Amino acid sequence: MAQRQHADIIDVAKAAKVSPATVSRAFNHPNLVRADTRAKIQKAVDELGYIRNRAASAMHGEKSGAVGLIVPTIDNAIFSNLIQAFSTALQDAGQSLLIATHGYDQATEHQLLRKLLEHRVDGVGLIGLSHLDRTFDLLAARETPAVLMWSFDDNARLPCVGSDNFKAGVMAAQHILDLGHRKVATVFPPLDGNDRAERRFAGALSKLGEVPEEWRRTARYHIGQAREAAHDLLVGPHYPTAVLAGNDVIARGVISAATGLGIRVPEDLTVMGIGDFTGSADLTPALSTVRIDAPRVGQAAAEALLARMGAKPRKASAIQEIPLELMVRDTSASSRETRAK
Amino acid sequence: MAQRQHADIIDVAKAAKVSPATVSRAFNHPNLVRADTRAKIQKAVDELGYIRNRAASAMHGEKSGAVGLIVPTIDNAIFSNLIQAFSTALQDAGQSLLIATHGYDQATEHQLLRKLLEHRVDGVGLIGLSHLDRTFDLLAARETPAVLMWSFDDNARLPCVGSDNFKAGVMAAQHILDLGHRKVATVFPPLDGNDRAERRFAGALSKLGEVPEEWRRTARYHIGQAREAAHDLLVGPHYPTAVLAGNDVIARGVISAATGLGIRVPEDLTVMGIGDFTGSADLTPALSTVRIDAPRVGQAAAEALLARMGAKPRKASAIQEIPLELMVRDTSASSRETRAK
DNA sequence: AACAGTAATGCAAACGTTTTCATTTTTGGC
DNA sequence: GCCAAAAATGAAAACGTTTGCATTACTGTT
Repeated sequence: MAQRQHADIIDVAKAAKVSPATVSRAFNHPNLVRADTRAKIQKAVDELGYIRNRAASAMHGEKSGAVGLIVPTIDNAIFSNLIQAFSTALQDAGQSLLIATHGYDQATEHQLLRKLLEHRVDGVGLIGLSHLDRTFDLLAARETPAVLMWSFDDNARLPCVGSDNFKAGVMAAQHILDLGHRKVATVFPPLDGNDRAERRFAGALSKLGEVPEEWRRTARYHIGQAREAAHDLLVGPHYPTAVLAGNDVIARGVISAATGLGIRVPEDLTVMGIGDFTGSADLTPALSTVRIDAPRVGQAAAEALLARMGAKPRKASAIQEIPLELMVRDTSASSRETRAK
Repeated sequence: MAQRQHADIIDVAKAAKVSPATVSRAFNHPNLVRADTRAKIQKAVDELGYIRNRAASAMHGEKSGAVGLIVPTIDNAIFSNLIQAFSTALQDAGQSLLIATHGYDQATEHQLLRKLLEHRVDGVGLIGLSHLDRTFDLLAARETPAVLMWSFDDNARLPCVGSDNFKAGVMAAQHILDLGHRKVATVFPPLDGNDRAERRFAGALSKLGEVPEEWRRTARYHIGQAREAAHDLLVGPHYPTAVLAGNDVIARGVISAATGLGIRVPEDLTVMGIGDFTGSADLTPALSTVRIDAPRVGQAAAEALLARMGAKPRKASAIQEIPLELMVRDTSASSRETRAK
C-alpha cells in the first residue's frame, strides 16, 4: 500500500480537479478564485484532511504567520496579563505566537531572538526599553518589525507601547506627599538591568528628594523577601510613616511585615504599590497603587506590531503611551493622625 | 548593487569554500564534519550574519524545532507557573514554544491545534483530560506526539502528567473532617467543561457525603465573585463551620467575605483551598490548602513530550502522577472551640 | 610504498509551496 | 451570437534546505 504519508497540495488539486496553483490561491488570495471552485477545493481539503504546510509557504519569502514574543518570565502577575492580551490580539488576527523567556538576562534574550528568527517570525515583541546593542542590530539587519512594550519613552530605539514608569514613580510619591507624609521609605527591586524599576525609582526620588540610606531597601519580586526587607526597615529606630514599594507584590510584603509587627495600615503606616496587579484591589486592606493597564498595553502593542507587519510604509510613529491611573484605596491615609511620638 | 537580501546556506558554503551539504551537516550532524571545517563554516556564518531557515528544514520532513502548547488562559496563577516550567524545559532542549489560548472553549482549542499543525510542530501539550473527539483524532492522524497535563488519570486517551484532582478533593475534605467539622460548605467553579474542578468536587463529595444544596455555591475564578458567593453563604441562617473552596483564589474570596462579616478565620471558620498558588503561603492568615506542584507538572510534561518526540519506539508509558501535598497552615483549625450556638 | 578501510566531502534530487506569465474561460455590450 | 476586456486557471520555475549515493581524502598496516 503506497499510501502517501499526508495529503499535500497536489493531492488536493487532483481530488478537486484543479491545478495546485489554484489551490494555493484559494488559501492565500481567495478573491482570485471562483466561489464554486473554492467550494470544490474546500471539499477536497476536508475529505483528505489536508493541513497546509506553513513551513513550505514561509520558504517562499511568504509570511510565516507567526510572531515572536520574548519576556523575562511568564509566571508573575506583571507579565501574564500582558501576554494574555498580546496573545489574544494576535490570534484574532490569525497569527500564531512563539514565546520565549530569558529570566532577565539580556544575553539569553539575544540568543532567543536568533532562534525566533530561525523560524522567520513576521514580527517580534520585547519587554522594556533597554536591550543589547546587538539585539537592536539584529532586528535592523533582518528588517523584522518589532515593538518594545511595557515601558514608554519618547526616544526609544524602536516603536514602543506602554506606560511611563518615571511618571508612575512620580504619581505614587506625589500621593504620599499630598497626604502629608515626610518620613518616606522605599522598597524596590534591584535596579540593574531592569529599566522599569529604575525609572520608577528615579520618578519617586524626583518628588521625594533624597531618601536616607537607612530607609531604602531592596527586595526581589517576592512577597517573602519583601516582608523581610520591610521588617528590617520597620523595626529600626527611625521608622517612616509611609513606604513606597516598587510594585504591588512588594507592597504586599510590606503590609504583611507591618501587620506582623502590630503596625496598623493605614492608621500607622501608609503603603503605596505600583502596578495594580490582579488581586490588589481584593486585598484586605485594599491596596492603594498606581494602575498600569497591562491588558491594554498588550493589546495596543499587538496592534502596533500588526500594523508594522502589514508592509505599510512606516507611517505615523507607533509610539504610544498608555495612561496611568492613581488608585486610592485603603492602605494610604493622611499623616495627621499618625503616631504622635 | 545586487546584494542578496540575506545570506544563504549557499553563500556560507562559498565563503567557507565547502559545499552547501557540508554546511548543512555542520548544523545538523556536527560529528560528521571535521573540526577545522566546522571552524571555517562558523567563521563564515558569523561574518555573513547567517541565520538558518527553519522553515526550509522543516520542509524536508525534518523536525521544525517547535512545540505547541494550548492552554485555556495564560493570565492566572493556575497556569502561568506550569507554562513557565514547560517553556523552560523546552528551551533547555533547544525547542521553541508556540503557545495559544482558547478561553475554555474546546472548539476553539481544535482550531488552534490545526493552526499549530500548520506550523508542523513536533509535539503538542494540552491542558486537562477531556477534549473533542476530533481533537484526539487529528492528533492521531498526524501522528503528532502529545501530552495531556495538569490532570492525571490512569485511563486517559493520551499520555498524561499531572496530579489526581479527585485525590486533591479527597485530601482537602479529609483534612476538614479530621478537624472535627461536620457542617461543611463548598464553593466551586462551574463544573461543565472543566474536568479538573469536576474531579475535585467529586473527590470532596466522596468524603463529605451529601452537601446540602444551601451550602453549595458556585463562583468563577475571581476573588470578587467568590467573596460574593461566600458572603451569601455565610449570612444564611444555617452557617457552616468550614468551607472547602475549589481552588486557592476562591478560598481568598471566602476569607475576605468572612473577615468582612466579622467571622474569624480559623477560630470561627475553617477555610481550605486547593492548589497552593504563588502567594497563598504569604496571605494573612496563611492559607491551608492542597499543593499541586505546577512547576513540577510543567517540567515533567515537557520531558515526557520530548521523550516521545525522540522517535523512540513508544516505550514505557509516559503516564506520570505528580504527588499532592497537604499544606496545613493558618486557616484551618479544630472545630471544638467553634461557635457554641 | 602500496593497500584496504574508514572518514569527510560533494553532487544532485527532492521537499511542498507560491508566483509570474501565458493561456483559457467568462462576462457584458452591441 | 460576436468581440474585446476582464477574470480565472494552469505550467513551470523558483524558494533554502537535507540526504542518499558517489567520490575523494585520510589513516594505519604490512
